[in-house]
This record gives sequence, C-alpha cells and structure tokens, in this order.
Amino acid sequence: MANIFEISAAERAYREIRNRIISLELKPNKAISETFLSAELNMSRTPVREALTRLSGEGLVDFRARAGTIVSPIRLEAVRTAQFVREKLELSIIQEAARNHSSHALFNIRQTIEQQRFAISEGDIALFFSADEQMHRHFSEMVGRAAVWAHISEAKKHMDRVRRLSLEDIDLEILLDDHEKILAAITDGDETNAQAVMMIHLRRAMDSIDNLIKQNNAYFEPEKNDRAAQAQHDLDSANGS
Amino acid sequence: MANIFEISAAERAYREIRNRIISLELKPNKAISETFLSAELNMSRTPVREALTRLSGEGLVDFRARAGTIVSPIRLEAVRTAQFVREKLELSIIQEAARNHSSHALFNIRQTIEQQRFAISEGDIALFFSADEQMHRHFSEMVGRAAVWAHISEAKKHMDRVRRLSLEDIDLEILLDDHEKILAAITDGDETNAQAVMMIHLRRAMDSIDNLIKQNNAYFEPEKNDRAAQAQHDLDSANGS
DNA sequence: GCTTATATACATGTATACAAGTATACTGAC
DNA sequence: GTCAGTATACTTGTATACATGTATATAAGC
Repeated sequence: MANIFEISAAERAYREIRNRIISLELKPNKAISETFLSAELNMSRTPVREALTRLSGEGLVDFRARAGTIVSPIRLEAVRTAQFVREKLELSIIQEAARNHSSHALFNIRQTIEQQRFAISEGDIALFFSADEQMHRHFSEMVGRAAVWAHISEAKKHMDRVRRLSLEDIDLEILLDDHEKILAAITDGDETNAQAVMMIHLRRAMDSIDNLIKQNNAYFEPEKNDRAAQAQHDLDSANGS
Repeated sequence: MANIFEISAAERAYREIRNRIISLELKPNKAISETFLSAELNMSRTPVREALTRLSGEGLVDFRARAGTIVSPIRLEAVRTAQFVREKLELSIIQEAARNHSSHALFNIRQTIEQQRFAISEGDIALFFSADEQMHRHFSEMVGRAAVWAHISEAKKHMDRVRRLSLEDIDLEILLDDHEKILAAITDGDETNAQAVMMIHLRRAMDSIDNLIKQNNAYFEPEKNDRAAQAQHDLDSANGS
C-alpha cells in the first residue's frame, strides 16, 4: 500500500505557485514561464502546466496562447463580487450564530481572539491573520455550515491580494476590537448588532482600496468604462496623496 | 495573426466533458479513462488530462492515483452549500431589484417569461430552462451585479445534477407561476414579497430530493454520520414509495 | 468452497520530443 | 533617426514514451 500522504509533483506545484500568487511574491501581470517554474521547482513542465491549468480556472493566471503566461492582474470586478459574496454569506452565518450559539463554540472563538491579542503583542502579523481566519471559520462551523466557510474562503482569493497590499495601512487593534464586539453581540444573542458590527468589519478591508489602486496601478486590470465601474467610481471623491 | 476564435483541444475537451457530466450523460461514479476519452474526442491524452484537471478542481471528477478517474458522485454537502449560497445571494439581488428597477430591465424579464410560456406550450424543456437561466441572470444585471450571477451559476453546478434528476417530477407551470409573481412583486417595488416568493421558488428544486436520493442512490456519495447529516435527515419523515 | 499469493492488464503521473505561433532584436533601406 | 521586413529565440500546445502503482483475474493450497 502506498503512502497516501505522499503528494504528487503537480499538487506541490499547485500549492506552491498559488501561495506565491496570493502572497504577492509573484506580482500581478508578471510573466511566468513553465520552463522557468519547472526548473525552480525541480520537476518537468507537465506537473507545472497542470498546476497552471488549475490556477487558470480559478482566474489567478492568464494563458496567452503561445505567447506566455502571466499572473492575473487584480480585477476590480472580481474583488467587488468577492466582497459582495462574503458579506451576504457571512452576515447570514453570524445572524444564525447569534440566534443559536453554544457555549462550547463561544469558548473556541474566545481562544482565537486571545491568540490574536498575543499575535499583536508579538508583532506577528501572520499569526494574527491565521487566527483571524480560524475565528471566521468557527462562526460557520458553529451553525453547521463548515462548507460555507470553505466557499467563502475560496471566493476571497482575489480580495486577499488587495488585503495583502493594504497590510501596512491596517491597524490590527481595530480589527481585534471588532472581533470582541462581534463575539459580545453573539453571546448576547443580539443578531442585529452582530450583523451591523460584522458588516463594518468586513468593509474595512475595502476602505483604502482607492489609494491602493493609485499606488499599485500596475497590479490592477485597467477598468472598462461601463456603468458598474462608474458607480464604483462615484464612491471615490477627494483623495489626498 | 491567428484566429482568436480557434479554441484549443484542451478547451474543447473541457467543455465537452463538463457538459456530459452536468447533463448526466456521464453518470456520477462512472469510471472514465483518459485513454478512452482521448480516443473518443480524437486527441491525445494531454489535452484530455488538462480538462480533467480543471474539472477535478471544480469537484466534478475525482482522480484516484494510478487507479482510475471517476465522475464525482453527487455530494449532498456540496448541494446543500450551493443551495445556501444561491439563496442568500439571489435574495439579496431580488431585494435590490425590487427597490431599484428600471422599466427597460422589466421588459427584458417579461420577454423571457413569454419565452418560457412558449416553451411549455411546445413542450420544449431545454428552451424553458435556458429562458429561466436568462431571467435569473437579468435580475443580477438589473442591479449592476452581472458577475454575481456568474458566481451563482458556477456554484450551482452540483445542484444542477440534482435538478436534472428531478426533471420529470417538476411541473413547469408552477415555476412559471412563481416567475410571474416575482416579476409582479418587483414591479410593485414590494421587496418583502419578492424575497418570499423567490425563496419558495428556489427551494422547489430541493423538495423532492429525498425521493431522488432513494431512487438514484448509486449517484450519491454515502453520507457520513455527522451532526449536519443527522440534522438533514431529521427533515425526512414519512416517505411513501 | 474459501482464502491467499501471484501474474497480468490497465490507469495515472511524469518526462520529453516536437509543432507552431509570438515577440523581439536586428538588419537594411531611406 | 525612423520604419519595414526578417531572423531568431522563446513560449505554449500536443503527442508520445516510460515509470509506477492499482485492481482484477487466475492459480495454488487447504
């Protein structure tokens, strides 16, 4: 019997390349050649290509037939949609959680919040975000919707690159404070308040997006001048620096 | 300059195999070999494998390393999640549509409803569902969220196989009547009613799922005995035939 | 008949060869 | 210097060869 923990080269390539894209180690619009990656990952083109194919399906890389492959630029439309999806789903989850919470689940969430506090004191941003993700997942699990979190997490990938860009602008204390308020509202069974705070919380990531676009214009896909883009633009206004 | 309308063999394979899976022409759990498919599609294993890789990422085929590849069984957890996602997103869309509708959009929707009526009179089920999809897409486009419909449509794929199974049980007249009511509610700007009717409408597909499972048990993934499965099961009860 | 061991056919996983298009550097004309 | 045309290096797309593991049929032993 084979070792079922052994993963294929294709799987390794997929995870590795995906991580590099999400973490912005591979910059949007950057050309990536299969030959180069296969040398770097020490495998042939075939598994690399398999990884790129999957990533192309996810919209994280773009094939340009026989001309080259690039890391997909951040598409504002995709970001906007991911934000919409996340809001609607997670607000439903949190509402349900407020209505129907178990003390066991609340304890788990409290624990992740303590981890976040520790992470801030240590200045460990990676740990903070890891605990943050875990907390959001707990909300879904709490109401028997673990798979919905998996769906949200998947939808989030384009937003994640934006968030990564904004890492320096974000005050972790504020996020932690949001989390405390959400937990309190759930504990109180106050679904309206829980949703209100969660909404504010989820939108923080998008607060500085206009500045991010200006400062990292090369990473974004040029916007088409359609109605939606216009509506989005209307939200802009006076922007210093 | 090459013809940009020329699609690659891999793309052809992807669309073809995907269609066959969604339409149940390729049955869930059926073994599909790359060699066989490549012969059938008149191409080598490479593009077929590329297609299967993408489909695997979507959860529509399962690779079993060196043992074979099968069409993924219908996973109830995936169906349940798709239903949840669709409900939450589409209810938000329809609420917004009721608040903020244009007569131009309403006209388009009216047209698709007339198409559906025609389809019923002709007994053309395919046409009916095509017009149905178009109508739902119009709702999203109407509120500047075309991409959200794309997301829903993507999430729907597992549900679609269930719906296909239930084709015979569904009374198209009832669906058409739902649509009329939804359109009326939007036209009236009655967002509460629009949501209520839409909710009922979206849940119809799941009405007969217990019977479908019993009648097509071989197509479904065996359910684990976790809490969620139990909760789902609690909804079952007396079931004849 | 039943279990266990073994051989064999077959499937995927990976590497590599080759085909064919794209972008770019270069050359030459003006 | 500028532009057009061409050669060339490079990239992806596809086919195929080979390595390696799986499942099944067969045979042996009891």
